[in-house]
Amino acid sequence: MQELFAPENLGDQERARLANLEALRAADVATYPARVKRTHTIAQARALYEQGDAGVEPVTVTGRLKRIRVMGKMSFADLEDGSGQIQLVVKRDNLPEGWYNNIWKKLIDLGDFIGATGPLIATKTGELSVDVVEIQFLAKALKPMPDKWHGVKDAETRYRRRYVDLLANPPVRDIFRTRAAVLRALREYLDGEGFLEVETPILQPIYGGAAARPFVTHHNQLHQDLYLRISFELYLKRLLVGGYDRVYEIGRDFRNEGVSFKHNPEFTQLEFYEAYADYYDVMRRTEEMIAHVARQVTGGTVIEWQGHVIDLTPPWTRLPLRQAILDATGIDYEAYPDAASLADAMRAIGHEPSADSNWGKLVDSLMAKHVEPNLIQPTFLIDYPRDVSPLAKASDEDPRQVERFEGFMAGMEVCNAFSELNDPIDQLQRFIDENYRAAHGDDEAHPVDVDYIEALSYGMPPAGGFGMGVDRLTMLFTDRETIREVLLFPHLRSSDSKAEVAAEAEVDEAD
RNA sequence: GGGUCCCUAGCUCAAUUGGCAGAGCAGCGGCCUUUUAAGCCGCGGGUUCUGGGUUCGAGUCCCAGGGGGCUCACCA
Repeated sequence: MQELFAPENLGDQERARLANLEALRAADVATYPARVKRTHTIAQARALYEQGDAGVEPVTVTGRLKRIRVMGKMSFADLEDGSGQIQLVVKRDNLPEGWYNNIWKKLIDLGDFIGATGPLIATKTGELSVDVVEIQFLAKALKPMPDKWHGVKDAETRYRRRYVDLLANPPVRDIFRTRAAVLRALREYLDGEGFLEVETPILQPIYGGAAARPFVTHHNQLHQDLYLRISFELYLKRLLVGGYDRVYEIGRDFRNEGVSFKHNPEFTQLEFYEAYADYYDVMRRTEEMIAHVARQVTGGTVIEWQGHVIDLTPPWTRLPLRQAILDATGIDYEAYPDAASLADAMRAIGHEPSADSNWGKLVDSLMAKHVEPNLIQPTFLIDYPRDVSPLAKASDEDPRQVERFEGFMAGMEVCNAFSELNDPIDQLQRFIDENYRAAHGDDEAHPVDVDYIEALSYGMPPAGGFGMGVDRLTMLFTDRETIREVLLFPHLRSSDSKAEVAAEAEVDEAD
């Protein structure tokens, strides 16, 4: 590792930058000073000029040097900080003796962080500029910057080294500002409705609340295997038992499954639970909450996504799942009450269902293939089969169905909610059914959570519960078609298998 | 995991039928005191993802591996 900066391991441009750094040090110029004497952010300097207060006294602005145009005895340069960009005018005769020719023109590199001091002026073409009289180095950049015009396009570089993406492709920074605005608006809405934000364990002895395979980890001192949570559900409902009427959590879920344009192994989830509400109440709240987010983030409730105009204005379409699948495929799944007959019906329309699929999975695959991709406008699919919903309360009218809905938009499932099952005896039976599935090869089936049953036994008020993928919602508001674009550091495979092997060897030695 | 496409200079991209690996930006040297991707002259820069193979000759063809994109499967 010490050889990382050895000349033989550097490219020519990196060697040149390192030589410039050494020359600056030899000239006693500080290259990584601890303090900065900034007087104005670039935005503040611009505001100052617009107020007509420019020229009175010099300002010191700081930032990364993005472009340099040397015209001879004067230069123009563009400096960027987090608030914006400003042009620097650098004249030989305004800098200390020797600085222009020996330091500015020789030792400064694109990408360096510098401070520039001088009065604010407008150039002949009217561009607001700092008329520089003094320059200080703040941090030398030892790597060459990406193309100033094209930026960096390679997806792998963009995701693996997101900092390069962010510094070279300014619009990418807006994605994560929007993401923060989405999160802020969600909290704002829920806080305003009297929900309490809570935090529950990520390391769980028994995972649950969703049909997914977990990541497993281990606590050394306790000699205990633990699971990274696949949902917050069972803990949040314990809080309803405890007496909070409205709770929510925003945090990370982990699911040990494949990656795709809408799946990352860890993703951000919002869940809320509301006592004395049912799934229709939750539907209304969902529309209201997402419309609120839309107004906060975009100023309205109609957005554009990948060429589609999507109208988020409540109310949204409500469509029974059974009807949606019937319309799309001609299959009424209630007419095929077991996996074998449903699979036959699916084969008749060209499906090749895998042999180990249970009935619920078959219904879901019909929905995922024929219904979901066409739900561009916000739509609630409602009333799901009991078999695929072990935590949802059965419908009073039809015990084969549960009071559940999923919200779709942009061809993606965005949220999932139901009237929560609060009958401990029924819940235990559902767990036992799930356990049977697990024993018969369904590795996503729910484990039995006896402690949760015990919690329900103390009495949980009737409640509506809700879960939403915040990343997918962010895709919608940032007009992105893959989840990787809205995650700062999406999961990628290790790029260097040799490095990985070396790291494993070190861990082995440490044990 | 399957299919498929891609990986060439720091970045963005070329390279005809298998025949001397190139351009723009960036870098280096020079000119230039009002530019906006500044301009002009000159120069250097490559493990063509890795390892094998075929061939007189491989960026190009074949095999294996790595990584990425898309897609299918998986994913309530």
